[in-house]
Amino acid sequence: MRCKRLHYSKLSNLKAVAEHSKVSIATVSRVINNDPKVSKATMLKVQASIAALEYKPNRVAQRLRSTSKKTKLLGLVIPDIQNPFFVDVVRGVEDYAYQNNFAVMIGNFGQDEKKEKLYLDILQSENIDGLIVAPIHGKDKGVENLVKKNIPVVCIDRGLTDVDVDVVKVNNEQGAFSAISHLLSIGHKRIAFISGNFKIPTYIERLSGYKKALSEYGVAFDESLVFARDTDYKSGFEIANKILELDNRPTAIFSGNNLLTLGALEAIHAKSIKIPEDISIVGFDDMPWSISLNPPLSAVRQPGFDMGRKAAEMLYERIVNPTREKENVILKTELMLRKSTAPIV
Amino acid sequence: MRCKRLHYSKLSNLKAVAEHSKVSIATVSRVINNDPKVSKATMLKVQASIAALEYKPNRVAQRLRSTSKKTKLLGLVIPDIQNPFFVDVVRGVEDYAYQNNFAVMIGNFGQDEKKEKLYLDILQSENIDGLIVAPIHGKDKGVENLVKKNIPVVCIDRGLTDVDVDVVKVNNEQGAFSAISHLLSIGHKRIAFISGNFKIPTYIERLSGYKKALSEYGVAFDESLVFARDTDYKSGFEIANKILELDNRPTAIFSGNNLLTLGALEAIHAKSIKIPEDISIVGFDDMPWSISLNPPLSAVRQPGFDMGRKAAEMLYERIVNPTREKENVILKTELMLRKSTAPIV
DNA sequence: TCCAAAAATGTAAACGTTTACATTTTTGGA
DNA sequence: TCCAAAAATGTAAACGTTTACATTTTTGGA
Repeated sequence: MRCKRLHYSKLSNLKAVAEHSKVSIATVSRVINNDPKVSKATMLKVQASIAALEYKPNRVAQRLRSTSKKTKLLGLVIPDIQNPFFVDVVRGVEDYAYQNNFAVMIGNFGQDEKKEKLYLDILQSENIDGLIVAPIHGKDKGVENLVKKNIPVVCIDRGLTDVDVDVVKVNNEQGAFSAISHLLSIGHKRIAFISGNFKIPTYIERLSGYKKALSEYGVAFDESLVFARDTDYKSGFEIANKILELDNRPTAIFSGNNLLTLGALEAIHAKSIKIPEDISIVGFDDMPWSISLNPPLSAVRQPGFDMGRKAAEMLYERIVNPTREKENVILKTELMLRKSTAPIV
Repeated sequence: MRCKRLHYSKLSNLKAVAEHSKVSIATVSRVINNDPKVSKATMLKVQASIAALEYKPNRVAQRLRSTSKKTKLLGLVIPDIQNPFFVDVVRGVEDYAYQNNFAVMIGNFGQDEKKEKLYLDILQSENIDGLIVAPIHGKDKGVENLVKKNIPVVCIDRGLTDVDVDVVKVNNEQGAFSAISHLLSIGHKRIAFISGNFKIPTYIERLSGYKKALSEYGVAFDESLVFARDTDYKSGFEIANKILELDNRPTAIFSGNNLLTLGALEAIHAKSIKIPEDISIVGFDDMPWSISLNPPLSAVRQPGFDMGRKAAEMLYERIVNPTREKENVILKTELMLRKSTAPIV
């Protein structure tokens, strides 16, 4: 501890630089902020001192003091960093943000509501300029509060039911509809749905697309074919195992996200069940390596990168103009047909 | 802008709570910090005000003011969030950190040295309690400086050459050696190595293991079989394409990381070349879905989660005791033999 | 009931910046 | 050379906390 204090007290600050270059701290501050009022000679002198003392402005103090947005920092709070879809989103956000001189700090709440609140609190009190978040559910009070406080927020992947907020998402109903329609069109009637938790709006919408396709094809909805638990690899694995042991085994599986798909694939392979001969599978979310899976996976592609980029752009617009109308951007999905589905004969 | 100001000025602070409950700000501060000196009655009164005003302490101010470590925040700076290995590391770090009431803010520098510096700067001036980082190369000045300033730092995946620092990594030489030895033992002689950039110490070590195995088996090292570029999917794809078009095509590929492997797989599949009949492949880094790849992938497994956990633990120890000896933890790899390698006949 | 000690509360300075306003220095026309 | 205006610099307060020290209130034994 003593060591620490010793160190921190040595960390150079405005005052040290001011003394070193024999000017006031105000002048040093001006140099740091490129204030045109400071004379060239002084500027050079101060810059030399800054270099000599290896001075770096304390961003904490800057943020506490200043109202201006010079210390550009975005927060990004995501439900599951293991999910490649959210990784794509992160990349998209970073792509736009970095181009506009924002840094992005990421908090991963791992589907844990308490963690989500924690990161929301931290980022808020860090005085970030804005936040991109996938709310844990539609009535997420934490995110609601931020919106109500007029902190710039953009929701991604899912919106909020009780509050008007910027959202970038995908047409989930349409995406699920296209996948299920495809399966139905090639003769499947018993299609299991491995879903995430229905607290998450995304999965409600995907279920609705699933039902809509069934009814369009005149197939009765069978509740016992819908399985909802967590959204991770393990759930996919376990639920798939359960499905595969069903008496009247479904001929096809529709899995609700990347991780569920990957888990289901492992379960199927472990039992040496053949895809697509013995069972067909379509996943929500495509992956760069879908083509390298066994067999190449048919999937509903979400443009994760674009969603992230768009969200960052909208956040930027809101930061610049906090009163502009809330926007609701709904991107399209694309059904990537590969080798994991086959007709029923 | 005006809207923003309006809002912030309304954000409740210590003073507002103090006025509301008719005590001094010091007392409110004590309540927040669970100071046992405050009387029960006052405590309840103040807590009621806090609830009524929805007051949340401003962490920026807290961090600026306090020397104590009550506001626990760790930084985690990683080279590539797309790489599932680093995702595992993140999860391990979060696992330990969260158990110990630390939050983790992640910065992803995407192999870009400037971005890495930016995140290092931000996190440092955020007064984080400690930092876990995979330095971009062995002479990373940014990380060196933090270490020299006695800011608690733990390096992951790679160390620093010029400075004594806590490190958690894997025995890369051994890992590569085991993979190449296996390939040699089943008759392969022309083994291509798709590596990452040799500025990254990890890849130098992996190359060294590659060479060592060759020499042990009396096979001459052929420099033209070593390809080093970036560490992403695209590089893997492009380099694999080049390899597959070589006149005297190698019989096996050793790919240096997850993403390179996945990219190479796509290239191989796109050309309809059969694994392992036509070409064998072993990747560095295992993935949860390796078994679901076509064919199930043989890989050198790194314990990413454990590395992250261990790093967080070491960081914690260093925060608590800044003068303790620097530690160098080297974890073992494990060769997971599946179906992507076959003997030469 | 009184009063010393303990408990509770308050005051004010400090963390490292930015910035409104005040003061000093420089500039350049007469 | 002088002096008003412009340019450069400085002073001091403020951001929202924590905390050392001072002050006030409560407690309980005689």
